[in-house]
Amino acid sequence: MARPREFDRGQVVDRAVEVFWRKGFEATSIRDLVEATGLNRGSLYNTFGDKAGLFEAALERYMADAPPQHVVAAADSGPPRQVIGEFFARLVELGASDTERRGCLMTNTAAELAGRDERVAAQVAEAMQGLEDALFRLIERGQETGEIAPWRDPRALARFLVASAQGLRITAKLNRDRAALEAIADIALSNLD
Amino acid sequence: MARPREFDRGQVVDRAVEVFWRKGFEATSIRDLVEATGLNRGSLYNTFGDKAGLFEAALERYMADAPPQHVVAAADSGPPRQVIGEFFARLVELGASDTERRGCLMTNTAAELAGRDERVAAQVAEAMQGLEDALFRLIERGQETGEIAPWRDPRALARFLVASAQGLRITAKLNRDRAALEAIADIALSNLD
DNA sequence: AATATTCTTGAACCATCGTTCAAAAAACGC
DNA sequence: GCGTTTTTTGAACGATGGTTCAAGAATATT
Repeated sequence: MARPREFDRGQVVDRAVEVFWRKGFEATSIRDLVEATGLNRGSLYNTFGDKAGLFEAALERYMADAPPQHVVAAADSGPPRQVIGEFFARLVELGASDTERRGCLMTNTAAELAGRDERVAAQVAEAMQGLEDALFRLIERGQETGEIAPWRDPRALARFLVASAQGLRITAKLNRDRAALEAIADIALSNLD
Repeated sequence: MARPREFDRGQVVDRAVEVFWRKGFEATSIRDLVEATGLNRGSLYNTFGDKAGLFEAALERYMADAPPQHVVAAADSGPPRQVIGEFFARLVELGASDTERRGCLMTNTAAELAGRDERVAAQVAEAMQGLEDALFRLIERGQETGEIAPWRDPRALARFLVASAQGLRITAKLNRDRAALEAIADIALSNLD
């Protein structure tokens, strides 16, 4: 019926994630994306519409595998305190080993585009809300079993942890010292006790 | 001896801060800066060298008046607990009233440029270090007088508060709800007790 | 084998990017 | 008022921005 496409869409989006993650949206040019993906300009536009469309796909792809995803997946089944602890341990690890100082694409995007692109802002906000809700359920469950201190408002605590996660990611862009990041994570987590 | 310049450098930098704060570095064009400052392109380049030079000046100007500055100023004299509390109250207020979702220019810059511009990264890192050091001294003093819980490592606590401040600013870009921001600030501050 | 459909290709589009420069204009010392 | 010095001005620079499009290539159906 028609000529088949010669590339794998998933692979192309993965390559685009790499570039956007390293350079941000505005600093990434179509030329960068053409070089990174191996696709011709026309094919890129044919597939994703425009630069913003490819960015949305890349952001979606990034978020599908980012650390918060594990928290969301374990929200109703995993051991609350452990899931949350491992989440922060992962953030520390990512920050400490991030030699390119890419940080987190979600956090970077919130900083760069939330004020000027409502679509993208909503996309990131939704993911953050998902993380918050997952943490909320974990905290509620943890409070029932006594793993987590019962005197805090679980919603407030969940919001605090989301903010702490973002703070940790931003901090890591300026200072990759593992001990410093661990100290921050430890204090954030201590509010569960 | 020579023709006098017709503009006030400080005013020009103030206008540049406005633009960079709203749009970020990459999304701001020389044309934007020319329109905002009223200066001719040539005069801009004559005065600041290039776009990066003007940005550095703008960032410096922004940081000189930003909330951390008050913390630094009160590091050795102000009432520790109150100074820290007012710092976070100010961040909540700024976030809740930030209808344009500009966020914090320092935090935005860390996210956008820390990975690609070492000069700017160092500029922001130095300011953050200054805030951390000021918080450190406030915590030490607070621990001596009993205002602040003595069992925490003051350096770790200072780092945690810096990260919390950044997390609060990023969070506010996605959700301006005052109660939510206050809840986050309250939990962060509760680690002083 | 012809046709319809889709993908690939690469040139080309205009706009804008950041930057430069030569000439005009404005002050001062002489 | 002449010469020196610096700023202002506006045009111009080449490069690159994101985007479009017509033509060729590759498949499945007929």
